[in-house]
Amino acid sequence: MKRKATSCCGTPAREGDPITEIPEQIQRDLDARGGLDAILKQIPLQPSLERRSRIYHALSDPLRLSILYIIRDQPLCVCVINRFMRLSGSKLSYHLNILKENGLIEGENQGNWIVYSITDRGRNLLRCTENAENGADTGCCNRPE
Amino acid sequence: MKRKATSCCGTPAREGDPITEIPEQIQRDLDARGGLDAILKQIPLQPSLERRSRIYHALSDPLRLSILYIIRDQPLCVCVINRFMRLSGSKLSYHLNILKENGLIEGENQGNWIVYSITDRGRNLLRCTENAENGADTGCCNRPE
DNA sequence: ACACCATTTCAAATTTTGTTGAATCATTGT
DNA sequence: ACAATGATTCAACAAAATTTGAAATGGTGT
Repeated sequence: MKRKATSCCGTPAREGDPITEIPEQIQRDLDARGGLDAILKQIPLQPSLERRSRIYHALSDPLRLSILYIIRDQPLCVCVINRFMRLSGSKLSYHLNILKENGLIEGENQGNWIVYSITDRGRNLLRCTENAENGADTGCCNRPE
Repeated sequence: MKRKATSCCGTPAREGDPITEIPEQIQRDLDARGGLDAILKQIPLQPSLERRSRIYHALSDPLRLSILYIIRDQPLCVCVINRFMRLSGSKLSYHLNILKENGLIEGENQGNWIVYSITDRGRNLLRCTENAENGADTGCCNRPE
């Protein structure tokens, strides 16, 4: 390799700069696909990335995942949920709120209680990702029962 | 309602305690499904919850989601990834490592470079959850092209 | 051996999240 | 109106994740 123009990684290269010194295979693949621009088009826009990462964040806690499973099959009031979770009221409330803010559960007032149920989004995410950790596609495509 | 036995939420009720004072609808649903025990069985075990929440956490950052999309269609070396991301080396490395630790990407040394590619798990999770935020099931079930 | 480059590693500083306990709100029954 | 109960809110505080910049690692070519 003779060309020695811009450093690939050292200098703050700008979008559109010529690519220098990368593995040949990569260079070929890249060219075949239409270069950097083609890849750029595959990246979702920032607002979408942020919305989605917030949803993932809501799922990124064992307590919150538990709650989703607890109300997966039937709505339950907070006090029944807490028969499984056994958390302080404020702690449970904190986590319920994160799930609610991200549209994974919703709460309905019923007299003295608040009854939480899982949303379609919540249910789908649980189901879709249930087996994804195996790398396999199994389960992802089962229709709701 | 006359029974006034144990407080449902105030005192630290233990699993198996009689349930007092919950909405009638809930009580009926619960009974119909086999009570608390039936729900308990639906909750995954702690190690599984922890493993999954770690994976969700890896997905819970816009930068990391971007990276996944960038290498979704072809493996790329770090310096090309960074033509899109434009992060400090150590920062990019930090995020790549989180994705790698959770089995969403893997890196292969090629001479001077490290070429990262998305794993099956990574690809499936991206695809499965692509439309889940809508609450709809669309897209979840498309087979890999 | 040396210089160079791509990338990672480390420790300190910063930011974001999660926890705790007291206080508050809302609804029900008296 | 009052007391009791289910649940949330708030303001510290603690813990975890992220960012930063300097230094280290490892491969390549001279």
